[in-house]
Amino acid sequence: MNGPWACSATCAWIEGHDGFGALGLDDALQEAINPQTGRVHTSYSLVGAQTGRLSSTDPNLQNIPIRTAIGRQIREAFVPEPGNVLLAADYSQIELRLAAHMADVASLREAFAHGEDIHARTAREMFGEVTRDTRARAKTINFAILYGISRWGLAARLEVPAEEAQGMIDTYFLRFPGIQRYIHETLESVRSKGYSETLFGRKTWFPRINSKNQAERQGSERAAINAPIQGTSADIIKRAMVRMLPALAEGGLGDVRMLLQVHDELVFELPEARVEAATPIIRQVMAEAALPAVTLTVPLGVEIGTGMSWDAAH
DNA sequence: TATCGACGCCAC
DNA sequence: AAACGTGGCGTCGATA
Repeated sequence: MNGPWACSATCAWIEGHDGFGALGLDDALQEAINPQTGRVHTSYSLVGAQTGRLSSTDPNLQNIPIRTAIGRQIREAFVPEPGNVLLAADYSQIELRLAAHMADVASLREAFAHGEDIHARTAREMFGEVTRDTRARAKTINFAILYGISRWGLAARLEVPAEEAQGMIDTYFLRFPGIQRYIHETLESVRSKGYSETLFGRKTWFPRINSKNQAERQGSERAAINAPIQGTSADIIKRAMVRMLPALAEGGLGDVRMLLQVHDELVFELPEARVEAATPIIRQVMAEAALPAVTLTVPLGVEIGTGMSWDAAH
Protein backbone atom coordinates (compact mmCIF):
# COMPACT_ATOMS: atom_id res chain seq x y z
CA MET A 1 0.00 0.00 0.00
CA ASN A 2 2.73 2.46 0.87
CA GLY A 3 4.10 3.41 -2.50
CA PRO A 4 6.36 6.35 -3.26
CA TRP A 5 3.31 8.62 -3.15
CA ALA A 6 2.82 8.03 0.56
CA CYS A 7 3.98 10.76 2.87
CA SER A 8 6.40 9.77 5.58
CA ALA A 9 4.50 8.39 8.49
CA THR A 10 3.59 11.11 10.85
CA CYS A 11 2.86 11.00 14.45
CA ALA A 12 0.16 10.46 16.85
CA TRP A 13 0.15 10.11 20.53
CA ILE A 14 1.21 8.59 23.70
CA GLU A 15 -1.47 6.16 24.64
CA GLY A 16 -1.61 7.43 28.16
CA HIS A 17 -4.38 5.97 30.26
CA ASP A 18 -6.61 2.94 30.20
CA GLY A 19 -6.62 3.04 26.45
CA PHE A 20 -9.15 2.39 23.77
CA GLY A 21 -9.47 -1.28 24.49
CA ALA A 22 -10.32 -0.72 28.11
CA LEU A 23 -13.22 1.39 26.94
CA GLY A 24 -14.34 -1.53 24.82
CA LEU A 25 -14.44 0.89 21.93
CA ASP A 26 -11.74 0.39 19.43
CA ASP A 27 -9.42 -2.59 19.23
CA ALA A 28 -8.05 -1.41 15.89
CA LEU A 29 -6.64 1.78 17.38
CA GLN A 30 -5.35 -0.15 20.38
CA GLU A 31 -3.49 -2.51 18.07
CA ALA A 32 -2.11 0.41 16.05
CA ILE A 33 0.00 1.59 18.97
CA ASN A 34 3.66 1.21 18.08
CA PRO A 35 5.32 -0.63 21.01
CA GLN A 36 8.61 1.19 20.42
CA THR A 37 7.16 4.69 20.54
CA GLY A 38 3.97 4.19 22.52
CA ARG A 39 2.21 6.19 19.85
CA VAL A 40 -0.16 5.65 16.97
CA HIS A 41 1.47 6.56 13.65
CA THR A 42 -0.66 7.20 10.60
CA SER A 43 0.42 7.51 6.97
CA TYR A 44 -0.61 10.44 4.83
CA SER A 45 -1.10 10.25 1.10
CA LEU A 46 -0.48 13.50 -0.77
CA VAL A 47 -2.57 12.25 -3.69
CA GLY A 48 -5.28 10.51 -1.76
CA ALA A 49 -8.09 12.86 -2.74
CA GLN A 50 -9.03 14.24 -6.15
CA THR A 51 -9.38 17.72 -4.69
CA GLY A 52 -5.86 17.90 -3.25
CA ARG A 53 -6.75 17.02 0.27
CA LEU A 54 -4.52 14.62 2.16
CA SER A 55 -5.87 11.22 3.08
CA SER A 56 -4.87 9.19 6.12
CA THR A 57 -4.56 5.42 6.46
CA ASP A 58 -3.31 2.64 8.72
CA PRO A 59 -4.96 3.93 10.77
CA ASN A 60 -7.08 6.76 9.44
CA LEU A 61 -6.69 9.50 12.03
CA GLN A 62 -8.84 11.94 10.07
CA ASN A 63 -12.13 10.33 11.09
CA ILE A 64 -11.76 9.86 14.82
CA PRO A 65 -15.21 10.40 16.40
CA ILE A 66 -15.91 13.74 18.05
CA ARG A 67 -19.66 14.38 18.04
CA THR A 68 -20.89 11.86 20.58
CA ALA A 69 -19.96 11.30 24.21
CA ILE A 70 -18.33 7.99 23.30
CA GLY A 71 -16.47 9.72 20.48
CA ARG A 72 -15.06 12.27 22.86
CA GLN A 73 -13.99 9.45 25.17
CA ILE A 74 -11.93 8.03 22.34
CA ARG A 75 -10.29 11.43 21.80
CA GLU A 76 -9.44 11.58 25.50
CA ALA A 77 -7.07 8.66 24.91
CA PHE A 78 -4.89 10.85 22.67
CA VAL A 79 -2.65 12.64 25.15
CA PRO A 80 0.74 14.42 25.22
CA GLU A 81 3.92 13.36 26.93
CA PRO A 82 4.34 14.48 30.54
CA GLY A 83 5.08 18.19 30.73
CA ASN A 84 3.54 18.81 27.32
CA VAL A 85 0.13 19.80 26.05
CA LEU A 86 -1.79 19.28 22.83
CA LEU A 87 -2.75 22.31 20.79
CA ALA A 88 -5.45 22.16 18.12
CA ALA A 89 -5.66 24.99 15.56
CA ASP A 90 -8.73 25.01 13.31
CA TYR A 91 -9.61 27.20 10.37
CA SER A 92 -13.07 28.62 11.07
CA GLN A 93 -15.57 28.06 8.23
CA ILE A 94 -12.74 28.17 5.70
CA GLU A 95 -14.75 26.75 2.80
CA LEU A 96 -17.61 29.21 3.25
CA ARG A 97 -15.08 32.04 3.47
CA LEU A 98 -13.46 30.86 0.24
CA ALA A 99 -16.87 30.63 -1.42
CA ALA A 100 -17.58 34.21 -0.33
CA HIS A 101 -14.28 35.28 -1.88
CA MET A 102 -14.49 33.24 -5.08
CA ALA A 103 -18.13 34.13 -5.78
CA ASP A 104 -17.57 37.71 -4.56
CA VAL A 105 -20.63 37.78 -2.35
CA ALA A 106 -20.52 41.19 -0.67
CA SER A 107 -22.88 40.41 2.19
CA LEU A 108 -21.02 37.21 3.08
CA ARG A 109 -17.64 38.95 2.84
CA GLU A 110 -18.87 41.68 5.18
CA ALA A 111 -20.29 39.14 7.61
CA PHE A 112 -16.93 37.39 7.84
CA ALA A 113 -15.08 40.71 8.09
CA HIS A 114 -17.22 41.61 11.09
CA GLY A 115 -16.90 38.22 12.74
CA GLU A 116 -20.60 37.47 12.44
CA ASP A 117 -22.25 34.08 12.94
CA ILE A 118 -22.45 33.17 9.27
CA HIS A 119 -25.32 30.72 9.54
CA ALA A 120 -27.36 33.23 11.55
CA ARG A 121 -26.60 35.85 8.93
CA THR A 122 -27.77 33.48 6.20
CA ALA A 123 -30.94 32.74 8.17
CA ARG A 124 -31.70 36.43 8.52
CA GLU A 125 -31.13 37.07 4.81
CA MET A 126 -33.24 34.10 3.74
CA PHE A 127 -36.02 33.83 6.30
CA GLY A 128 -36.13 37.31 7.78
CA GLU A 129 -35.56 36.12 11.33
CA VAL A 130 -33.02 34.06 13.24
CA THR A 131 -34.45 31.22 15.25
CA ARG A 132 -33.05 27.85 16.18
CA ASP A 133 -34.94 26.38 13.23
CA THR A 134 -34.08 28.95 10.58
CA ARG A 135 -30.42 28.93 11.61
CA ALA A 136 -30.30 25.13 11.32
CA ARG A 137 -31.91 25.30 7.89
CA ALA A 138 -29.53 28.02 6.79
CA LYS A 139 -26.55 25.92 7.93
CA THR A 140 -27.78 22.97 5.87
CA ILE A 141 -28.27 25.23 2.85
CA ASN A 142 -24.79 26.72 3.24
CA PHE A 143 -23.24 23.27 3.18
CA ALA A 144 -25.45 22.23 0.29
CA ILE A 145 -24.06 25.14 -1.73
CA LEU A 146 -20.49 23.98 -1.14
CA TYR A 147 -21.38 20.46 -2.27
CA GLY A 148 -23.15 21.36 -5.50
CA ILE A 149 -26.75 21.91 -4.63
CA SER A 150 -29.72 19.99 -6.01
CA ARG A 151 -33.36 20.42 -5.07
CA TRP A 152 -33.64 16.70 -4.32
CA GLY A 153 -30.59 16.51 -2.11
CA LEU A 154 -31.62 19.57 -0.15
CA ALA A 155 -35.20 18.31 0.08
CA ALA A 156 -34.00 15.00 1.53
CA ARG A 157 -31.75 16.68 4.04
CA LEU A 158 -34.35 19.21 5.19
CA GLU A 159 -37.23 16.73 4.95
CA VAL A 160 -39.31 19.07 2.84
CA PRO A 161 -40.85 18.67 -0.66
CA ALA A 162 -38.52 19.26 -3.59
CA GLU A 163 -40.60 22.27 -4.63
CA GLU A 164 -39.97 23.87 -1.27
CA ALA A 165 -36.26 23.10 -1.48
CA GLN A 166 -36.18 24.68 -4.94
CA GLY A 167 -37.81 27.77 -3.44
CA MET A 168 -35.03 28.00 -0.86
CA ILE A 169 -32.38 27.64 -3.54
CA ASP A 170 -34.04 30.41 -5.56
CA THR A 171 -34.12 32.63 -2.47
CA TYR A 172 -30.46 31.86 -1.73
CA PHE A 173 -29.41 32.79 -5.26
CA LEU A 174 -31.48 35.98 -5.00
CA ARG A 175 -29.88 37.03 -1.71
CA PHE A 176 -26.34 35.94 -2.67
CA PRO A 177 -26.29 36.53 -6.43
CA GLY A 178 -22.59 35.83 -6.90
CA ILE A 179 -23.13 32.18 -5.99
CA GLN A 180 -25.25 31.40 -9.03
CA ARG A 181 -22.76 33.16 -11.29
CA TYR A 182 -19.86 31.23 -9.69
CA ILE A 183 -21.62 27.91 -10.26
CA HIS A 184 -22.47 28.79 -13.87
CA GLU A 185 -19.01 30.05 -14.76
CA THR A 186 -17.29 27.14 -13.04
CA LEU A 187 -19.38 24.59 -14.91
CA GLU A 188 -18.94 26.34 -18.27
CA SER A 189 -15.19 26.43 -17.76
CA VAL A 190 -14.95 22.78 -16.71
CA ARG A 191 -17.13 21.70 -19.65
CA SER A 192 -14.88 23.44 -22.15
CA LYS A 193 -11.46 22.85 -20.58
CA GLY A 194 -12.13 19.56 -18.80
CA TYR A 195 -10.68 20.70 -15.49
CA SER A 196 -11.28 23.09 -12.60
CA GLU A 197 -8.61 25.16 -10.87
CA THR A 198 -7.97 26.25 -7.31
CA LEU A 199 -7.05 29.86 -6.57
CA PHE A 200 -3.44 28.72 -6.76
CA GLY A 201 -3.90 27.12 -10.18
CA ARG A 202 -3.93 23.46 -9.23
CA LYS A 203 -6.17 21.52 -11.57
CA THR A 204 -8.72 18.78 -10.99
CA TRP A 205 -9.88 16.92 -14.10
CA PHE A 206 -13.46 15.86 -14.78
CA PRO A 207 -13.43 13.46 -17.72
CA ARG A 208 -17.15 12.69 -17.37
CA ILE A 209 -18.39 16.30 -17.16
CA ASN A 210 -19.99 16.02 -20.64
CA SER A 211 -21.17 12.44 -20.30
CA LYS A 212 -24.48 11.52 -21.91
CA ASN A 213 -25.25 9.50 -18.78
CA GLN A 214 -27.25 11.91 -16.66
CA ALA A 215 -26.29 10.60 -13.21
CA GLU A 216 -22.65 10.46 -14.20
CA ARG A 217 -22.73 13.98 -15.64
CA GLN A 218 -24.60 15.48 -12.71
CA GLY A 219 -22.26 13.81 -10.26
CA SER A 220 -19.30 15.38 -12.06
CA GLU A 221 -21.04 18.75 -12.01
CA ARG A 222 -21.49 18.64 -8.23
CA ALA A 223 -17.89 17.58 -7.73
CA ALA A 224 -16.72 20.32 -10.11
CA ILE A 225 -18.57 22.99 -8.14
CA ASN A 226 -16.99 21.76 -4.90
CA ALA A 227 -13.44 21.06 -6.10
CA PRO A 228 -12.15 24.67 -6.38
CA ILE A 229 -13.40 25.44 -2.88
CA GLN A 230 -12.30 22.26 -1.14
CA GLY A 231 -9.09 22.24 -3.20
CA THR A 232 -8.17 25.82 -2.37
CA SER A 233 -8.69 25.03 1.30
CA ALA A 234 -6.34 22.07 0.89
CA ASP A 235 -3.76 24.27 -0.85
CA ILE A 236 -3.90 26.82 1.96
CA ILE A 237 -3.40 24.40 4.84
CA LYS A 238 -0.55 22.69 2.95
CA ARG A 239 1.15 26.08 2.56
CA ALA A 240 0.70 26.64 6.28
CA MET A 241 2.22 23.24 7.04
CA VAL A 242 5.28 23.89 4.87
CA ARG A 243 5.92 27.18 6.64
CA MET A 244 5.02 26.13 10.15
CA LEU A 245 8.18 24.46 11.52
CA PRO A 246 10.56 27.07 10.04
CA ALA A 247 8.40 29.85 11.50
CA LEU A 248 8.37 28.19 14.91
CA ALA A 249 12.13 27.61 14.79
CA GLU A 250 12.64 31.25 13.87
CA GLY A 251 10.77 32.11 17.05
CA GLY A 252 12.99 29.86 19.15
CA LEU A 253 10.32 27.17 19.29
CA GLY A 254 12.16 24.24 17.79
CA ASP A 255 10.65 21.86 20.32
CA VAL A 256 7.09 22.20 19.02
CA ARG A 257 5.97 19.08 17.21
CA MET A 258 3.33 19.20 14.43
CA LEU A 259 1.50 15.89 14.77
CA LEU A 260 -1.60 15.75 12.61
CA GLN A 261 -3.59 17.39 9.85
CA VAL A 262 -7.35 16.90 9.66
CA HIS A 263 -8.28 18.94 6.56
CA ASP A 264 -8.86 22.26 8.31
CA GLU A 265 -7.08 21.48 11.57
CA LEU A 266 -3.46 21.12 12.69
CA VAL A 267 -2.59 19.38 15.96
CA PHE A 268 0.64 20.12 17.83
CA GLU A 269 2.41 18.78 20.90
CA LEU A 270 4.57 21.21 22.82
CA PRO A 271 5.93 21.93 26.30
CA GLU A 272 3.32 23.70 28.39
CA ALA A 273 5.74 26.61 28.85
CA ARG A 274 5.78 27.15 25.05
CA VAL A 275 2.05 27.64 24.55
CA GLU A 276 2.03 31.39 25.03
CA ALA A 277 4.83 31.96 22.52
CA ALA A 278 3.68 29.40 19.97
CA THR A 279 0.02 30.36 19.78
CA PRO A 280 0.41 33.67 17.92
CA ILE A 281 2.95 32.19 15.50
CA ILE A 282 0.69 29.26 14.64
CA ARG A 283 -2.26 31.60 14.22
CA GLN A 284 -0.31 33.97 11.97
CA VAL A 285 1.16 31.26 9.75
CA MET A 286 -2.27 29.74 9.18
CA ALA A 287 -4.12 33.04 8.73
CA GLU A 288 -1.55 34.31 6.20
CA ALA A 289 -0.95 31.04 4.38
CA ALA A 290 -2.59 32.18 1.14
CA LEU A 291 -0.17 35.10 0.85
CA PRO A 292 1.60 36.29 -1.17
CA ALA A 293 0.28 34.24 -4.08
CA VAL A 294 -3.37 34.96 -3.31
CA THR A 295 -4.86 37.92 -1.46
CA LEU A 296 -8.25 36.95 -0.14
CA THR A 297 -11.09 39.43 0.33
CA VAL A 298 -12.09 37.63 3.52
CA PRO A 299 -10.01 37.09 6.66
CA LEU A 300 -9.08 33.51 7.57
CA GLY A 301 -10.12 32.90 11.15
CA VAL A 302 -8.13 30.43 13.27
CA GLU A 303 -9.49 28.96 16.48
CA ILE A 304 -6.87 27.59 18.86
CA GLY A 305 -7.32 25.50 21.97
CA THR A 306 -5.02 23.56 24.28
CA GLY A 307 -5.52 20.72 26.70
CA MET A 308 -4.26 17.47 28.15
CA SER A 309 -6.06 15.43 25.49
CA TRP A 310 -7.18 15.84 21.88
CA ASP A 311 -10.70 16.19 23.19
CA ALA A 312 -9.74 18.85 25.70
CA ALA A 313 -7.82 20.84 23.07
CA HIS A 314 -11.07 21.54 21.22
C1' DT B 1 -8.07 -18.68 2.94
C1' DA B 2 -8.09 -14.49 0.29
C1' DT B 3 -10.31 -10.83 -2.33
C1' DC B 4 -13.84 -7.95 -3.98
C1' DG B 5 -17.92 -4.88 -3.84
C1' DA B 6 -21.94 -3.08 -1.42
C1' DC B 7 -23.32 -1.00 2.61
C1' DG B 8 -23.21 1.83 6.66
C1' DC B 9 -20.76 4.94 9.59
C1' DC B 10 -16.97 7.97 11.11
C1' DA B 11 -14.52 12.59 9.99
C1' DC B 12 -14.00 17.40 7.51
C1' DA C 1 -34.95 5.45 -9.55
C1' DA C 2 -32.09 8.37 -7.31
C1' DA C 3 -30.54 12.46 -6.28
C1' DC C 4 -25.55 17.61 -2.10
C1' DG C 5 -18.62 17.40 -1.95
C1' DT C 6 -13.89 14.57 -0.11
C1' DG C 7 -12.10 10.41 2.12
C1' DG C 8 -11.07 5.18 5.14
C1' DC C 9 -12.59 1.19 7.23
C1' DG C 10 -15.43 -2.73 9.47
C1' DT C 11 -18.86 -6.09 8.29
C1' DC C 12 -21.16 -9.02 5.26
C1' DG C 13 -21.93 -12.17 1.48
C1' DA C 14 -20.37 -13.84 -2.97
C1' DT C 15 -16.64 -15.60 -5.36
C1' DA C 16 -12.07 -17.58 -6.49
